[in-house]
Amino acid sequence: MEFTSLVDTSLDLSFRPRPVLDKLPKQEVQSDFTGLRGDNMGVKNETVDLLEELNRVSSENKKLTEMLTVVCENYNVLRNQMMEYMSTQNGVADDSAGSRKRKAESISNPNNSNSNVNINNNNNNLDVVPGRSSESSSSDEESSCKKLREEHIKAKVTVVSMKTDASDTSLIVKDGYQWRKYGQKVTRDNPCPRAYFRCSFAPGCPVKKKVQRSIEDQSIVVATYEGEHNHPRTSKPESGPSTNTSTASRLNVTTIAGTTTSVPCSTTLNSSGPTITLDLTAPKTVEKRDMKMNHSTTSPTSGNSIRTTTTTSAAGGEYQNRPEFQQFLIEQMATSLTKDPSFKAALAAAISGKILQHNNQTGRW
DNA sequence: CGGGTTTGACCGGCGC
DNA sequence: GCGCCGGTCAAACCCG
Repeated sequence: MEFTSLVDTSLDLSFRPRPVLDKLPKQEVQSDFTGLRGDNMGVKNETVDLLEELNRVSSENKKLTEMLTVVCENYNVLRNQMMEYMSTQNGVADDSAGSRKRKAESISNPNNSNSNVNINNNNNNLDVVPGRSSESSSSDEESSCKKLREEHIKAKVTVVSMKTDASDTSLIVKDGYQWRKYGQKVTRDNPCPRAYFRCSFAPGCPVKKKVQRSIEDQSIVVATYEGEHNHPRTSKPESGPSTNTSTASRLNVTTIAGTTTSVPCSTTLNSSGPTITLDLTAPKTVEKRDMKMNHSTTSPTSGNSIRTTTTTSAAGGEYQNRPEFQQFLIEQMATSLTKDPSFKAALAAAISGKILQHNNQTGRW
């Protein structure tokens, strides 16, 4: 499995102290100080204030550096744990006998033939869900693992229904991910065929999707998602196959055990592609202020903090507190932030600026 | 030619 | 045990 695809490291944080940049500001500061020194008390106080500010920024920079180190260490620890787990799993996954299904599993996912490994980007948890093991043995451990896996999948089932053109026979729901159709079936309770999709972007992504038109209203397409993506969205989501410009539609999100929640949304086309705008000003919604705060004060790659702040938000919304909805919001936020080059540039500039300041102040890295 | 789709066959769970 | 049914497989086909 390609680990780098799971962790977005495109933000270049590898600062290299450049001699020219390192020296120039120092000289400027020194000359400024010598020029200022001893002129009058006001200027002296200003100098003291500046020095205090520099010290404050330096300590802040030190904290940032420590945080960065901790993040890198955590990432390496997780990575090592995963490598270790997969190497042990590959050692016992060599029994290729058995049904067609098992054979196909080992072929389609050679690196992960016996387990579903799901790195959850949003909470930095490494979810290792034991998959189907050798069929010849049926120990309690295995059955419990199977149960756990089933529960794990069950807990992440999301049903999304959306209004589309009834004349459009394609069961394509453009949700920002890349899907590969692997089957179609006419079910007993619905004359409209049900299409089965599998996420094709990442080889180890366990997410599946079932798409079927509603029996009551054939203009409504119901998509059932199972599992969680272990990779970022490939493109911006659209609301449906027949959405063109500025068509207002209604996106319904349902959890497996919950009630259907209707999220008013409108789709627009801009230069970078269509986007879904959730109307969170409707009743029962999280205050916009909270959403903005969460958005602007949390790291784009750290869904953990976003999730926490959203969950602990005082707003009394119902579907906003649902993990699926939060997950959706988190993905939207993370995607929009990480794909924004200006945001990356600003963040990189801010961090590198502080480090340069720190270097100037201490003369060391 | 590689990747996606179609479609008939197969598998496993479940109810009777 | 048998049949039904949903889910999945995989060969054949299609398409860019």
